[in-house]
Amino acid sequence: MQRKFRLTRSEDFKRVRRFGKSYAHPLVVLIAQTNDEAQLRVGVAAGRTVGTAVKRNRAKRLMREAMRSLIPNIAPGWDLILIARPALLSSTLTEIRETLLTLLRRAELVSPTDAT
RNA sequence: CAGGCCGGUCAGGUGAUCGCGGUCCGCGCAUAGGCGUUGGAUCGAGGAAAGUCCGUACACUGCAGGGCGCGACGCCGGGGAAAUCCCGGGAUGGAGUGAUCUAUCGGAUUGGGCCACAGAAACAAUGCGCCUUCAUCCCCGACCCCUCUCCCGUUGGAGGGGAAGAGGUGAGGGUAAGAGUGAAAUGGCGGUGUAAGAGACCACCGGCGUUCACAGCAAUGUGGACGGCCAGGCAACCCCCGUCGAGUGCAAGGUCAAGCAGAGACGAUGGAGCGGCCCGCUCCUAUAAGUCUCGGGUAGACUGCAUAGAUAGAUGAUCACCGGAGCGAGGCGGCAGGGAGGAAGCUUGUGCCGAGCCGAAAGGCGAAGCAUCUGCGUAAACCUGCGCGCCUUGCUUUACAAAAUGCGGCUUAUAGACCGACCUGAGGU
RNA sequence: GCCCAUGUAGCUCAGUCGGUAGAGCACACCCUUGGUAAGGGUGUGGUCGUGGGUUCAAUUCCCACCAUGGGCU
Repeated sequence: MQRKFRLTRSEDFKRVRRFGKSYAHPLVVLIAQTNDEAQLRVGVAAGRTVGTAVKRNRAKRLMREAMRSLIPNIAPGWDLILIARPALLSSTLTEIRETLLTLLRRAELVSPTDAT
């Protein structure tokens, strides 16, 4: 996932988590909030409950890899945060991609007819 | 072969496709710096990157020098910038059959404190006991006498009296042998000695101090001589001695610097003076908007920062093949036992036969062969077993864990594999 | 990343110049009441976070590890 699609600044994280709307799932939690730019930005996070540093890094990599192929189908102008949950580590990449797609449809960021 | 122990090394591999971060080059847009690249090259996690327990570089702050206080360390030699570091050695213990592993390391008679319970007493001694002197007495007791009781006597029971004294009580003295308590009790054992005892004295042993010789760079070890007879434990309690140590930490610090606030200059205007008036000039007070300058400095950016070098934090995903480990199945081989009371082969004796040789003759010698006997003794088919090797195949499994200033250590976590030295056990030769 | 603090009964906490750990609430039983609550009494309940070490003896002293909480930012 290229760096221009990343959400990097700490203030942006605070803003999205404070005002955004969240969608929960056993594997990941999605938080979405509109921004002032015509760009989609995604941030990933894995808390201490996921595990050690190795497990947290792997969780974030899996979420970024799953998100990479979905980016072209998502409407621009949104800031998203993906938060990992412990069950994510025992899932395959395909399952995570399906989960993210489900969450994005619930948030109405991707049209239901788009199939990947 | 199995298990162990010590030292060292490694920490799955290859390929394809899709992707991530840095640097350099090219290109495009901008055009000093920057942004973007379906372009190319190259680099891109660990032995512990972890815990943050030590030390250090580096940075800022403080500091003439010294002292107090606080903290760390403490056998010897070497390495090292230093270290709660490493290597080797020493002493005293502990674990293991063993290879080997492991703990501790200045000072405790001469500063203070503590040693619960128990015990006379916890470092100081006479409560018990032992010995002895004096006084006193029947409270206790041996012994004697009397009375009552019982069944005649012996005996027994109760009461009273006497009593030398070795008994009781009291006072004084000597004594650390003894029991008992405890984690720990004044060195052990034997003898001499004594009223009873005692290193009071003696021999041996242990320990302490002084000293000599030898070995070793040293810690220390071995042996001898002399001395006084004996000194409890705790310094991971305070303390004493010696050595060393400023504080804070890269979120340190440095550079640039929006905004906001501050200071200064210019500044329309007001007042005063010069002047007849205007312009103009000078001075003073206050000051709106605005412009400019200044130092400090927040957000932020850059740097600090590295032949990985990020700043929501880069090494991944999918597929295929090949590996490693464990368990199971099959095949081939190897080894062991049976086969083997031993084929073959070699060998000893005897008999038969007998080429040939010697001799005048009688006769003698005699290779090979056959039969039988004695001894030595190898293999195969086949059967059985195997904690052995290789191959094929199925299932399972393939660790602990990821840099954020660098470096030297320590500690902790870790599937397994390989190399070398050694130990123990079992089997075979 | 750096710097601190705390782990003791089911819960909240005491206890330390080393000597076998307690309080309140809770729980069980008894008394009290016609019954309940309150009150009173008795009792149960502890590897003192884990593992080593010093010591005759460790919750306490020393070392390592684990967990939880907080501060700087």
